[in-house]
Amino acid sequence: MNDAETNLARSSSDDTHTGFKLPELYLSDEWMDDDLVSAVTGMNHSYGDDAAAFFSGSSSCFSHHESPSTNASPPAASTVQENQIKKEKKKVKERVAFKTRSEVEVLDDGFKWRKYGKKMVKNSPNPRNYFKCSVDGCPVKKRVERDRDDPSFVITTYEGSHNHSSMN
DNA sequence: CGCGTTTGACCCGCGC
DNA sequence: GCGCGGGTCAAACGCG
Repeated sequence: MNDAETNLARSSSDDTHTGFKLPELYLSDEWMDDDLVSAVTGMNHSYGDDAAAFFSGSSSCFSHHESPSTNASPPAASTVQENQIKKEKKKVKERVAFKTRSEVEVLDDGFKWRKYGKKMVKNSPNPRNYFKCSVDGCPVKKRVERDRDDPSFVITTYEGSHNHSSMN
């Protein structure tokens, strides 16, 4: 996070992490998908220290299909042992996409994120960053990417819900 | 000294 | 069956 960008954003936004107010949010129709949960419902005010709460709430609020029918998952422990592990696919995790107007990609939403990967997408000259919740037992993942047409916009995609309330 | 970031390689699913 | 694209891991480095 040692980028001139950060500094620029810092001096520009001057918001620091004391309040964390959600900037303007934009959602296009293209973001509306069956598997994509777009959580943007007239949130035009600052959330202050309730930001985490908001996110938590949003998680439970928008969590719909959890697919509890995980069948009995037969043992099938005949010849396989670890190859079966990666068989856990086709699981519709809840996906929440945020399109925010900000110069900083890593907005402090009240959780600690650890970056675990960066990739250059072909459809955009901007790299895509992959984050994971640092808290143990929290399978939540975050994907941050800059908008192709408007580099000033940042697309944050959350995946899954937090196990812990939050760190704040 | 611990932890988070970084970067390249590897893996996997899908399309052709 | 191969290639492409996207996603994740893992070792090393740097910073606090």
